[in-house]
Amino acid sequence: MTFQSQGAFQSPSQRAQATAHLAQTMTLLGLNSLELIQKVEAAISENPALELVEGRHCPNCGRSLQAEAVCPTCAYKAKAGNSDEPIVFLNPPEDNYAPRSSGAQELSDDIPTADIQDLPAYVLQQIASELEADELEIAAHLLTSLNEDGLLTTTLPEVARFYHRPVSDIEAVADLIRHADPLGVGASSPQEALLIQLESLQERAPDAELCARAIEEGMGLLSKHQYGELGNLLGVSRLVAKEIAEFIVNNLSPYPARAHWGNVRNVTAEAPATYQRPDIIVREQEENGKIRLVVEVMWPIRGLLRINPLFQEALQEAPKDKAEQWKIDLEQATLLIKCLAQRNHTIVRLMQVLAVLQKQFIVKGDAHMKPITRSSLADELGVHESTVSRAVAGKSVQLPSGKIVPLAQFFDRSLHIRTALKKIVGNEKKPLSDTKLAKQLAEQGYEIARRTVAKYRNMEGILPAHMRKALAS
DNA sequence: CTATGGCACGGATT
DNA sequence: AATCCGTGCCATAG
Repeated sequence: MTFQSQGAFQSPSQRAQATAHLAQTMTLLGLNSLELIQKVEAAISENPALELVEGRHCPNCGRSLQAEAVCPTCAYKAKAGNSDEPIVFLNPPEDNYAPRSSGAQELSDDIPTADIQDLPAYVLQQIASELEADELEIAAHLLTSLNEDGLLTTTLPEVARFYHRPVSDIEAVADLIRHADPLGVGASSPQEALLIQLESLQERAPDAELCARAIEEGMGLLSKHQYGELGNLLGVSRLVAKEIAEFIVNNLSPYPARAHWGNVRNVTAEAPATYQRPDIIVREQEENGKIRLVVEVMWPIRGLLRINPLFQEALQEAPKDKAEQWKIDLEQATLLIKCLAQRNHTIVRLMQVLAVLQKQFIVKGDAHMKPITRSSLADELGVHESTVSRAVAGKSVQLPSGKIVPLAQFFDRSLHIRTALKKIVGNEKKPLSDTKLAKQLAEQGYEIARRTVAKYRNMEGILPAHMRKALAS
C-alpha cells in the first residue's frame, strides 16, 4: 500500500478513498475464487462504469493488458528466475473453469469428463424400472441438467412448470434419482446431497442429529474447518464438533458425481474432499532433472475488466441529477479494479514464498510438512499478519498429487508428527499404547506428551490400542 | 494398576 | 480480543 505513507497530505476525500481501498482489499483477500466471481459479477451488473471486454490480465501481476502486449513491469520475471524458484502466475482466463452451470467444462485433468457424461445414463438405468413412461422423460430432463458435480442446475418448480405437472410429481422422481448411486446426485445443493448421504449412514454416524444440523446450519464453518465455532453453533464442545466435522468430511461428499467418478484416490486418507474447488493449483515440472513447481492462481474473470471509456465520456456531460451518482460509480469501479490487482499481487507473492518453504511438503507429502506460522510468513512478506490470515482463509489448493487441501493446511503445525504417528501405527506388530507411541515418536525427534498422542490418534481416526488389538485378531 | 477420554488452563497464534 | 493447541489432572473403564 504505497499511498498511505503520506496521510497528512491527503484531503479528506482522498483519505476516505484510501481507507475504502484498504477495507475492500481486505474483504477481497478473504474471498475464495468462487465468492470472488460472484462479487465481481454483481459489481459488473450493478455498476455501469465497469465493463468486461476481450483482453487479458498480466499473468504475473494481474494488471490489465491491452491486446497481446506483454506486461512491461513484470514480463521478464516470469521468464527469468533460477530453477529453484517456483513459477507463480494467474492462470489465463480461457483456461479458467466456467462459473457454475454454464457448459460443463473440464475442471482438471484428473477428472475424466467422459465418465461424467455417462453419469446420467448410469443413474437412469438404475431407476428406469420404477418409472412410468412420462416420468422417465422427467428423469431424463433432470439428469441432463446436472452439472459436473452431480448437482441440479434447475429447480424443481421450474421443471414442473415445463411439464405442466404438480411439483410433487417432479419431487418423487427427483427423490428416486437422489437415492440412486452415487447417493445424492440430483440434489440442488451440496447441503442437500450431504443430508441424503447422511440418512443412509445414520447408524455409523457419531450423532446423526448433530451432523444434520452441522450441515444445515454450519456449512460454511464446516468447509473452513472452524471446529470451535461450529461447536458454539451446535452447542457442543469443540472436540465433538471436530468429530462431527470429520465424520462428514470423511464419509460424505458434497459433490456426488465426484465422489463416485472423480477423486476416488484415497477416500480414507486424511483431508479427502475440500468443500470447494481449488483456488490455486500446484503442479510439478521437470526441468533438467530438477523439479520445479508451477503455481496457478485462479483468476475469476473471463476477459478484461476495465472502466468503460464511454461511461467516462458520458460523465462529462452528465445531467445534473445523475452526475453525483455517476461519479460515485466511477470511483467505486476504479477502486474495485485496483483492489483486485492488489489482491492478486498479495496472493501471488504469498504463494511464491509458500511454495519455496513448503516445497518438500508439496512434492514429497505430508511427512515433510514444515510448521510455518502465518506471522513468520507475514514478516517475510513484509505485510501484516492479518493480511496473511485473510489471504489464506477459505482457499484451497490442489497439490500435484491431485489432492485438494485447504490452504490453511500449509500452516498445520502438527501434520508431520501425525504422519509419523500413522506410520508407526501402520508398522506396529502389537498395538502400542499411547505411552509407547509417545516414546517412539520421541526417538524420531518428536517430543510430545502422551496426552497429545491420544489427540493426534483421534484426529487421524486411529482407534485406541486395545481396540486395535481386537480388530487385529 | 494401566490406558484413555474429558475438562480446563495457559501460552501461542491469528 | 478471540481462538487454537498442547498438556496436566482427574475420573472411569477394563
